[in-house]
Amino acid sequence: MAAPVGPVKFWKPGTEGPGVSVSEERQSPAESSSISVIYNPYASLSIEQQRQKLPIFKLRNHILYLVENYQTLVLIGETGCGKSTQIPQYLAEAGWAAEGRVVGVTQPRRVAAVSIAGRVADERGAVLGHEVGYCIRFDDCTDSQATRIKFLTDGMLVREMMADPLLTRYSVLMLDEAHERTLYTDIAIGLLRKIQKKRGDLRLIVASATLDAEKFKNFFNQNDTGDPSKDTSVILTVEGRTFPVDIFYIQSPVPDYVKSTVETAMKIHQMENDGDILAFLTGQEEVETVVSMLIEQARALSRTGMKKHLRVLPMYAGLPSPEQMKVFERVSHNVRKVVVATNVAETSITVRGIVFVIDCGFVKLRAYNPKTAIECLVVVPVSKASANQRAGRAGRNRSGKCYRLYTEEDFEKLPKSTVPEMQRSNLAPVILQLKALGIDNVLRFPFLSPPPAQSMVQALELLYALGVPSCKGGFCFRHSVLGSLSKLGTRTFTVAQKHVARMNSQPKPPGEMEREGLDMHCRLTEPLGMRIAEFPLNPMFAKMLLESGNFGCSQEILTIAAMMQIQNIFVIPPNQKSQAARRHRKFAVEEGDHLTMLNVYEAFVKHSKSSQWCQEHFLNYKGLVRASVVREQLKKLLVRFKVPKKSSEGDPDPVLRCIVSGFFANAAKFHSTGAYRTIRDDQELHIHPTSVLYAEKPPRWVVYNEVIQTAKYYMRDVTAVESAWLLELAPHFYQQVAVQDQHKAQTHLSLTAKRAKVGDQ
DNA sequence: TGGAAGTTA
Repeated sequence: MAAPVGPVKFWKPGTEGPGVSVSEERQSPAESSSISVIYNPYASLSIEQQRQKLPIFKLRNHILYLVENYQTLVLIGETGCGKSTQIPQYLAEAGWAAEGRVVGVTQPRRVAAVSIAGRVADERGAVLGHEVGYCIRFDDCTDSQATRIKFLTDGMLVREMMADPLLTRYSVLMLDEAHERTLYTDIAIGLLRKIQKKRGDLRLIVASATLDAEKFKNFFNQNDTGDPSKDTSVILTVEGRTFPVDIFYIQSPVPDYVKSTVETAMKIHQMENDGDILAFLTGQEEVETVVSMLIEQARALSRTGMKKHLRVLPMYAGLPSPEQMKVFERVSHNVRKVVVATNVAETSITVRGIVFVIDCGFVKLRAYNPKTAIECLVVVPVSKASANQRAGRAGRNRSGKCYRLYTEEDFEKLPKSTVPEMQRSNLAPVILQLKALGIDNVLRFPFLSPPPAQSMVQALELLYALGVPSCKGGFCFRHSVLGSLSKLGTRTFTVAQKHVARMNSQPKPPGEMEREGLDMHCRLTEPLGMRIAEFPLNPMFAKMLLESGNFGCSQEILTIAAMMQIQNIFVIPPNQKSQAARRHRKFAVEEGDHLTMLNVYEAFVKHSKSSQWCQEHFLNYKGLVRASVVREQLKKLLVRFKVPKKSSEGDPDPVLRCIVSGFFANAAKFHSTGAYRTIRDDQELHIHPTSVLYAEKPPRWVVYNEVIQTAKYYMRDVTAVESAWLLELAPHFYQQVAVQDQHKAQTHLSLTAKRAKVGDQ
C-alpha cells in the first residue's frame, strides 16, 4: 500500500518565479564546517579572477563614482552579487581607508559579521584581525592601528557611538541587510542621518535586497531645493547570480497548513527527482508535529518498497546545537533530506542542496501592546518580501521549486514587507540608549518608521519609575513630549496630557530628586541614568545590578542577571521528558525561578563547568558558558561603578529584595479566582509552565521578568516576594489601601499602584 | 502546559 498522498493541488502561474537566491557570502560557522560538496565552476581560478567574475565587479567604478559624489548610496544588491565582500575592498583600494580611516560594514547577526570578515581577509591574503577585522560583543578582533576594513554588528555600531558620537574614525559605513529593519539597524539609520548633517565627509551605503530603496533614498536625501540634480542620495541596482525558482500556489485555501505541509512533502518525495526539501512553519511545536508525521509516513512508504528514503530533520533556534548540526550532514544518494524549520532558515541558517521549498505562508512575530506594556508572539501572514526570501532558498545551487500553501490571490493581498521591529517593540531600552547618546528629545528623533506614540509614553513612564530620566520635570517634559506628540493626533495628545498632569501632581521632595539624580532638562540622570544605560541589558536588570551592593548580594545578583539573559537553560529531550524533569527538580527552590537559576549556575561552577555534568543533568552547556561570559562582562561594569563585591552567604532575603528593587513594576497578586493580577493594571496573568512555581502552591505576591502572551498571559521567571518589600522599595510606585473583603465583611490592607493607567480612556 | 529570531565595549 502506498503512503497517502494528500489532496493538495497546485497550479503553476505563467510567470517564472523570482530569481532570488541566497547571498553566497553569508556562511555561518556551522555551514562552513558542513561536508556537503558544492560544485563551484570557478574553483580553478585564482582569487583575483574569482572576484572579477562576480556580478558586482562590472559596477566597481560606477559604485566608486557614486560614493565619491553622493553622501548616501542606496544599493539594491540582489543576493549573490558579492556586495558584502567586494564593496569594502573596492573602497579600501580606492583610498577610503587611507590615513588611519576605516571602512565599516554592519550586519544584523554576529555570525555573519565574523564569517564575512574571515572571507574578506582570505581574499586579501591578510591575517584576520589586522587589515581586516570584526568586532562583536565579547569578541573584538581588530587592531586599532592596522584595521582598515571592519565588520561589526549594528548593535555594536550603536554602542561605539557612545564613545565617539560622530564616528570620526569611519570614512564610509555600509549598512548591510538594511531591509530586515531590525531594531538596531533602525536606530543606527536614524543616528547616521544626524551624524551626516554634522559630517559632510561621511559616506553611507545602505544595502538592501528588496525595493525599499526609495524610502531609504528619501530619508537620507538632504536636498530640499526641489532640484533633483542636487540630491545627496542615489539608488543603484546590482543584479544577482541566481537560479530561477518556479512558484506554485495552491488552488483553494487549505484548512490546516501543518497537515498540508506533510502532504506536500510526501508528494514531492514521490513525484520529483533528486533534491532536498525545506519547509517553513511558525514554531517549535508545529515543527515537531510535522517531523513526527513525516517520519511515520516515510516509514510506511519504505515498507512498500520505495527505494528512496526520507531523512526528516527539525530546525529551530531553541534546538540543541548537536541536533542543529544534523541538517548540514551529507546524506547518501538514495536519501532525500527534509528540513522542517522555523524562520531561522529564512535569514540565519543556510542549508545547502535545497531544491524544493514549502511555505505555509505564516510567521510568528513579536508584537507589543503599549497599553498593557506586554509583548506577545502572534502568528501572522508573511509579507511578500518574506515569501520571496523563502522561495529563494530553493534556487541557490540550481533552479528549484517553491510550493506556497496559499492561493495566488492571497499572496497578492499580503503586505509588501514586514512591519519594522521598531514599531512592535517595548521601547524602554531604545529610549535609554538614545538618551545615553545625548538625544534628550527622543520624540523628535528621525525614525525611519516612527513607533506608536503610546509606546513612547509607556517607555518614558517606566524609565521615570526607575529613576532614569527627569521626565517629571514639568515644563521640560511638557515641552518635549507634548510638543512632539501633539503633531501625531488628538488621541495621543489626550493620553500624554493626562500623563503629564499625573506626573505634575506628584511632586518629589528635593532630597529624593537628588538621590535619584534627576535632571530638570529631561536628560539622563547622573550617575544612575547614565550607569543604567551603560549596561547592555533591559533597564530593570541594570537597576537591580546597581542596587545589589546596597543589599549586600552583588555576587548572587550578577549570576541571576547573567542567567536570565540565556534562554533554554533546561534541556528537555522529547523522549526523556520525565527523566529531565527529575534532574531539573533538584535545582528548584520554593522562592522561584531566580534562585533556582542561581542554584544551577553555582552547581555548574562547583562541577568545574563540565560539559559532561551538564549533559547528565539535562542542562544547556553552551548556554551556561555564555552566562559565565555575560557575568564577567557585567562584573566589570559593577567594578567600574564601584558597586561593592558582596555575597549574602546563602541568605535568600537580600537577593529577593534586590530583585524587587529592579522589578517592582512587574508585581502581581494571587486572587481567589485562581489567577494572578498585576498590581498596576489589574491584568490577569498566569505562571508559565516552564516556571518552577508552576503547579506548586501559588505564592500570594510575585514579581516576574516578563509576560508573554500565547493562549493566556504567562509570567516568565517568577519569584515570590512580600508585599511589604514592594511598599518599602518602591514607595513612589505603590501605596497601601484598605480593601473591603466581600465575604467576611472585614477590611484588610493591600497595595495599589499610585500611577494611573496610561491611555485608559 | 509551552517562546521566533536577533542584539549590546
